[in-house]
Amino acid sequence: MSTPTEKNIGCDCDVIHTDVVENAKSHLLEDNTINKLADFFKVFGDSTRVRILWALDKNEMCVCDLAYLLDMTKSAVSHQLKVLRTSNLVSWRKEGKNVFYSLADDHVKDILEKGLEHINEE
Amino acid sequence: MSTPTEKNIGCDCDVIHTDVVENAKSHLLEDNTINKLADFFKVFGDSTRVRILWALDKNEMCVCDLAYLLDMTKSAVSHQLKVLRTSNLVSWRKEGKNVFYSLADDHVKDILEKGLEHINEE
DNA sequence: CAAACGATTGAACAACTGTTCAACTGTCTT
DNA sequence: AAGACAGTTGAACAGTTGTTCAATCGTTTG
Repeated sequence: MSTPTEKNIGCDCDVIHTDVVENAKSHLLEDNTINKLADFFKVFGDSTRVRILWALDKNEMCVCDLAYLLDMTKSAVSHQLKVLRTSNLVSWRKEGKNVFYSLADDHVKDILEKGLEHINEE
Repeated sequence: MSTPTEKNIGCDCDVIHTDVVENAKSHLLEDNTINKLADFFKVFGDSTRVRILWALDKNEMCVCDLAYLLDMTKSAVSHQLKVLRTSNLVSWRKEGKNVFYSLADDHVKDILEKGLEHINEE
C-alpha cells in the first residue's frame, strides 16, 4: 500500500495515495468510451428488454409474437425494440406486414450468459 | 418460418406465429431471474459507476482516491459505492479511517471487457 | 477529551426512463 | 378503392435515478 502524502486540489479530500491514483490515471478510458460503455449496459438494465432479448435468442419473432409472449401492447414492445435497434443489439427484416427481429450478434448472448453466471453464484 | 394461424387473447394483436411463440414460452426465465439480471446490468449502466469499476480493476483504492481521480465529491462516490456494494460488485476492507475498495470477482472485469469488445466493433 | 478528517447517510431536487394512449404509416386483401 | 391490421411514433405522466448539501459516525492524533 502506498503512503498518503499528497495535498489535493480538485475534490473535498486532503490526503490521497499518489502512486495508486497516478497508475489508475494512466489507464483511464476516454470519456467517450466510458459513455458508450455505460449506454451499452443501460440497455440491458431493463427487465422488458432482457425478456425481449432472451426470447429473440431462441427464435426470430415479429412484434406481435413478442407482445403476445410477454403480455404487452405492441406499442410498448415497439418502443423497446427501437431502443434495441438504436444500440445495435437486434437486427430486423420486413416480410409483408410483419417485421421480424433477431439478435444482432453473439455478444448479446455472451453478455446475458455472463450476467446469469454472476447472479447464480450467490 | 411458421404460418400465422392463432387468434390471440392477451394482447392487442390478432395473429401470432404459434410454434415460435410456444417454443420461446417453454424457455422463458422466471420473473425473479429476469429482474435480478436486469438489476445487475443496471449497475453497469451509469458512467460514474463504470469509471469506478474500471479504476478499481487496476488498483484497490479508498474513497478519497476515487473522489480525486474522478473529480467528484466523496459523498457522490460513496453513494455509488453503496450501489456497487449492494450488488456485490465490489469488496472492501477498513484500515483506520480509510475504506479500501476492490472488484469483487472476475465476472466484473469479464463483463466490462465484453462490453468494450462490442462497442469497438462498429 | 477534543479536534481533524475519511466515510456514510438521508432528504431534496432536477433529469431521465418506461408505459400508455391516440394518431398515423404501410402493406395486404377483397 | 376501402377496410383490416402489423408496426411505428410523439406527447404525457408517473416512477426512478444521480448529485448536492448538510448532518452524522467512527477512528486517529494531539
